[in-house]
Amino acid sequence: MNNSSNFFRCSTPGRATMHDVAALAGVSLKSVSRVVNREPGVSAELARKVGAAVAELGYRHNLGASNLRRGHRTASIGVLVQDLSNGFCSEVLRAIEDRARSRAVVVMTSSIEEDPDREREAVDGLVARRIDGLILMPASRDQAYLDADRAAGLAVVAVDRSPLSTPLDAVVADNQGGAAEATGHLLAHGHRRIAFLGDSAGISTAVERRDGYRMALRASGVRPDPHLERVDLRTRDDAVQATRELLAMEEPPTALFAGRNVICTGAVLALQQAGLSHQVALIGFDEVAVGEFVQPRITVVRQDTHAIGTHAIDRLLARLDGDQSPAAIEVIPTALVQRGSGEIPPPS
Amino acid sequence: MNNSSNFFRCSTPGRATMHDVAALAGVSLKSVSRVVNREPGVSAELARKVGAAVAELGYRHNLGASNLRRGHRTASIGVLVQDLSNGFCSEVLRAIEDRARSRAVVVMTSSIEEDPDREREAVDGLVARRIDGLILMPASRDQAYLDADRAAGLAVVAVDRSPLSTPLDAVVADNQGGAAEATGHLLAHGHRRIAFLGDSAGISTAVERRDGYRMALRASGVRPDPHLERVDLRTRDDAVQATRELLAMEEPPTALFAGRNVICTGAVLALQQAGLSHQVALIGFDEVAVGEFVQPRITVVRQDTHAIGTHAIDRLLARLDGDQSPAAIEVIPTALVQRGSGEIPPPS
DNA sequence: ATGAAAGCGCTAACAG
DNA sequence: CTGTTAGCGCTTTCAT
Repeated sequence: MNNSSNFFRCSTPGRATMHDVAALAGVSLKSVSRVVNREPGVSAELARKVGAAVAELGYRHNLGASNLRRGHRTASIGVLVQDLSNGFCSEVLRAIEDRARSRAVVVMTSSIEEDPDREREAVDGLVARRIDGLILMPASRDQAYLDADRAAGLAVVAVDRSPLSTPLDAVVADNQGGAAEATGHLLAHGHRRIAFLGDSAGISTAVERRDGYRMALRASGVRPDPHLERVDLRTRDDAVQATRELLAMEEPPTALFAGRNVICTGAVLALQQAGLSHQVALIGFDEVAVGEFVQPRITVVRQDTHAIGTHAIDRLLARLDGDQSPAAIEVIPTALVQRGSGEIPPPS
Repeated sequence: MNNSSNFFRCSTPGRATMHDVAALAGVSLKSVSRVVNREPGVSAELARKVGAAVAELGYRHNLGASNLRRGHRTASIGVLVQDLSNGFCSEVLRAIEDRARSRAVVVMTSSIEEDPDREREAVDGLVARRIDGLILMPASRDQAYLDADRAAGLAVVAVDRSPLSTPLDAVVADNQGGAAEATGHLLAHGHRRIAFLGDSAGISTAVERRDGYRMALRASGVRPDPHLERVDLRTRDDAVQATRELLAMEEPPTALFAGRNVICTGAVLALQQAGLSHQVALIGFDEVAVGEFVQPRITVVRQDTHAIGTHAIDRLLARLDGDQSPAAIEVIPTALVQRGSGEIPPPS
């Protein structure tokens, strides 16, 4: 009726169950459960016997089975980012993960690459595995497709990009403020022809950064020039090309504001190739890996990836702990890090 | 007896089950199971009814419950790396993840930071969740602790570092060969005083790279000088400091070989600060993020992170598909990428 | 082609 | 302090 009493189970593939442990220790199933779950009120003797049997059989608790009966929490969350190999994403993930570990929560992760279909497929896979919560760097324009799962108890927090239609908790950088500060910094150094290099207009961060750029220009009485705005730059090479084109204009910009790390590295390359690194000012958004090493060093609007990740999971855990407050967008301040490239004056 | 027939379940927290779907569709539980799992031999009419009920209730298949009865595969794997925010690790993970997604396998991940205890804790958490396989960048000296779980069916592949005691599949870069090639390259350019900067001697890659370095020196009749070997460099600042000390020697090295990306960036910084970037040759191990941007550009021994990750998960999936061949260590070739810093000649 | 019953490994609710 | 019983959500026999 039950193959568990197999004496040769150590050589059998498959795992020992609580049943096996109970049999070997000569106690009841429930007692094993108590010991394994460290429930109070177990005699030392019983704990010892069970412990010995657990060790002998190499018993491993099966959380999946346990969750089936218990509170339906799996102590696992999903984290969907655009591209794990991008420094910004991996730093945010790292911060999330550190906090998750301290709560014994495991993190399932996937890169979704600006692809809404991949986002939904990933969500499906994670929900089928009954993650308790989801931290999402959305590729989708609209996260209403999550409503049913949220109603069923799934906690969701957006990071980096603000959700569009549905009210959803979110943790984002101060994109507009940071962009305005960078642009203002260039203006203060005397620049008037400042170019903006950004990614897809479908991405909220790109729009917010461009808005901040325009706002700062207007605040200084400079009329935004559409010819100086290059958007939809998806790769470093796109940025290299766009920068070249800007530099080749009749009246080229005297300063560049790059709205993303990948774009900034492209701008650096193009400036180096044109021999203009010391002539044209440059400020990047995101900490750029190369920022400290090139000459001039790169001035950046630093996003606090650690704070973004940490606040996102804290918000998620708070929801899982029962927080019922209305959904809110938390804005993490940015910091302008002056290193040289952003302080180059315009040609006199 | 069963609360599932609640008509207001859409407003109730908690999820619809197959039972609920069956009730709403007016069919049996098993029929729902058939439709959900796309089993053959279901009438179109039945499929339609079930589909409608699934949509109405927002039913989500519960893989955890499903796995309990079924083949005990969870279609999930664990990936434990040293530090997710390190470019090498995140690129390897990215490659793993891409392949995993194409097999509908989810990836649980954690950083273990050279800490064997954290490694074991992470493994415990993952095994409790019944991952099918584990890809591990070991912090532990010895992976024998995995033997019981491997016997119980857990597939394990080491990456980056070769396992020590236990026979385990592994995918590693050609550390010794790459280091020998780099050192040989410096020797060919006339260097005789070549320093080695490495990390912990407890890490197999560090040892192999140093061995390759020494081997190449000896092959050219140069006796390795212990004063030129600096090891146990754990951070970038450690590397900055060590490089400074080397440069301050009475007879300083004319070339540096940095055994890891973090160490290489430290060496770059120290050389820049000393104003010696164009005087002292430098080769790094790992693709260094800054390599293309600094002057001179950095010559590196490139590890093929994509190949390492892809081969690792392919090996894992092969094991899960029943491959019984003996454990093997797969060595991924490295490539010397000449960019300038490694071609600086010694002072004449 | 569809359904009823048993049970996966575990825990909650009750006994003793 | 320890054990028994039922059942989590699903899939597997085995009927019909």
